[in-house]
Amino acid sequence: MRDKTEQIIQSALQVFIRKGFQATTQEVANEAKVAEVTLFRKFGNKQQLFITVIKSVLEKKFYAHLMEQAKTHDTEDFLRSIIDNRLNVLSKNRNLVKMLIAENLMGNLPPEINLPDMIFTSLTHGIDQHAQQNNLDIDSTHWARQLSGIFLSHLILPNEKLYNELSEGERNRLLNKYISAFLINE
Amino acid sequence: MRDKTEQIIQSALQVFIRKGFQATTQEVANEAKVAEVTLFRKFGNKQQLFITVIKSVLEKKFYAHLMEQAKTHDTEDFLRSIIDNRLNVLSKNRNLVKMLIAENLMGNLPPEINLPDMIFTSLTHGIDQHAQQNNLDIDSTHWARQLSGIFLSHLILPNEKLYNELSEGERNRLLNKYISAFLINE
Amino acid sequence: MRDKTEQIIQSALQVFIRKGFQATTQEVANEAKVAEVTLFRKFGNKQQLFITVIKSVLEKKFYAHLMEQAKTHDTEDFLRSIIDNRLNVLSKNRNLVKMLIAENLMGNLPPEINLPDMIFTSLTHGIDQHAQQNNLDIDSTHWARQLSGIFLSHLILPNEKLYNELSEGERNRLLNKYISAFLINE
Amino acid sequence: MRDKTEQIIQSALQVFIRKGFQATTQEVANEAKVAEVTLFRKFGNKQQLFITVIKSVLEKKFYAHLMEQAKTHDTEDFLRSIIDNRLNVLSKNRNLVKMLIAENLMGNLPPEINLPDMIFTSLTHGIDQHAQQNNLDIDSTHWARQLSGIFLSHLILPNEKLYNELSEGERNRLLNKYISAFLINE
DNA sequence: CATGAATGAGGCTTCATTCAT
DNA sequence: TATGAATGAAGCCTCATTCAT
Repeated sequence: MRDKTEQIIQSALQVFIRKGFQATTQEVANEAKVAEVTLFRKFGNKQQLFITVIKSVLEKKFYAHLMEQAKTHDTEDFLRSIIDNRLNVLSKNRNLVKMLIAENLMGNLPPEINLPDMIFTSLTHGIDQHAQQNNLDIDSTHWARQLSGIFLSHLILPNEKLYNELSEGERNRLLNKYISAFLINE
Repeated sequence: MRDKTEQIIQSALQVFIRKGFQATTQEVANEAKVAEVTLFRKFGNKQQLFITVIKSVLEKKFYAHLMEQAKTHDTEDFLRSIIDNRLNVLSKNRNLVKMLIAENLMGNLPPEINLPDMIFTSLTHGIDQHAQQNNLDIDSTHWARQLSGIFLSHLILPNEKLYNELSEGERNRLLNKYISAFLINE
Repeated sequence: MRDKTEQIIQSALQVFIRKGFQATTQEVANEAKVAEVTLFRKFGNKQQLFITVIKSVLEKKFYAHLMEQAKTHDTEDFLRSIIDNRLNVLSKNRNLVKMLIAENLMGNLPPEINLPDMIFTSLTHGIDQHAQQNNLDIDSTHWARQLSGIFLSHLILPNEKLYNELSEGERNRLLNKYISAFLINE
Repeated sequence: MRDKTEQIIQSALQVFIRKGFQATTQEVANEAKVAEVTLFRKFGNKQQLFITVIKSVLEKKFYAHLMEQAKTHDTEDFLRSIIDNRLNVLSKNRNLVKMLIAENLMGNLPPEINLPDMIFTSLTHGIDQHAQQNNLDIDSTHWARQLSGIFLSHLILPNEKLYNELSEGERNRLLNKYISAFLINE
């Protein structure tokens, strides 16, 4: 049954988000209401299960819409849109992202699911594309690092409010602060 | 013997840096060339050992010099000095810090060794102090987040070179970029 | 397989009878010719295993026939039958009972397998029932204590012969002595 | 220091009463405020310590006055005095006695501190002596068993009140019941 | 005499995984 | 396809005891 496989993936995701790769196959099996051994029949071993689950969710949640904003002509709008969008996505998937960064930091993940790298690389590409399309000379690497820094600080530092819980006013004020640091520089 | 205790702490530190809290007491014992049981006699349990080891290293490596720079009168110098100093310390203790951030992200650490919080808080205090002493109106929280973001990006993103491996020229160019984002804003 | 579970229970019983709750899970596993871990899969932990095993044997060996004798009309016959029956059962399960009393004395048992209490309570009930059915005024608590005392003395004091090894003549003489203490009193 | 040895014995007694022979040397050392190793220097090993401690307390609490009552001429008084005295001593040393019986039941004690045997034997001797002095024909073994049964039932069965907490009236009523069972028999 | 330091042996328990159906 | 049963390996921790001072 495709059904059962999908159900395992969903349940496993929840468990992995909560506990990372350390989560036990038993916990996953319980959450999925499936015999432990079924996981092994379907995914070979825990690592494969983990990778499958994470890849599947990364595709669904992160790859989509990645480069849409690059087309915007105004750089301020481009930045605003990219920061807002990424902070939204990240804060909505906060626990997943935290877990993935943690596992990455501990070197437990294969390169194919290196989230920080993915974020950084896709930012660099987006910025490059924007620069090219608008004939701008931008230090895309530095911008990407700065943006990533912003995103990471939202994920890792203590927060009063998550980004997606801010009012529109607060959100705009915050975005303005972030954006100005990029624009005046140039 | 203080000697053997110290030796355990040093060895445990190396093991914990490599493997995080997951490291086994056996690994620690092997590295320290000590019977496993000795760890328990001396530290009670694995968690206590971990906390003791981490606290000790945090005190030695991070608390020192924390507020020195606040006294600087020129804000640019203040920022330069604080960024340079923190990036240096962090990149020299890269693996330790990565591990601590990872464990923190997974919620495995007690508040007493919450490194991201410590970094953020001490930055905020330092900036506040600088602002007060020089009669400046600074959004210290925002600055602290921006600075933390810079530090985190250096720790987490893929790097060509570590900060402490940069030439003086590269280092200065980098610092200038970072600093300008703060100054022009105000 | 119900088979293996039953086999574990039987082996565990033998080991627990010999060593009490102190018996190690390893000993049980060896006796049952099963991997140690199997015990935990099946019973959760040592305590649960112990309780399960003991409950099962108590049900099989002690609860049966408990109140049969109460129906007897003649009080002497009632006493004779109850003493004979209980001494038989107890002396046949001597080591089990001794172990349970020992663990109970040390406060190591949950109330559900408190053997002394069970014996005393069921005696009291049986006597009450006999008294009621035959319209007698009996101090059932005192009788139950006296009977329990007899049983305990057989279990705990040094014995030349176990009750179940006595000849019929010896057994009758003994029973007569015990019974007369109850009857003449009233 | 005799002092420290005595202090260890006293503390060890408390711990052993609470936990039996299972009590750890660490617990004993803590209670005695002495280094664990001191126990071994003084007593060789845990078993020796245990035996020493128990022998010492048995001498102090049980051997004294054992045969005093045998001299009484009236058998009823003799029984009353012996039952009252033993129940008093036993209920005052309830936990110690329970522990000793428990360890005895589990076969953990050397014959020299077999408490049930000691009680039974001394009762038999006392009764024999009383019979001899008063020219009576008593089945001393049976009496001793009956008496022991009474004592054991007080130690092991659930109790509303300990013997030493009974009012004088209650105590007398109880003693009368017990005694009559012996006298009318003959 | 007393102790701080250290340990080998062993206990309970959990984990990912295989076997047999 | 799915699972109930079983397990080897390993983890944390405790125990009685010895060593060296």
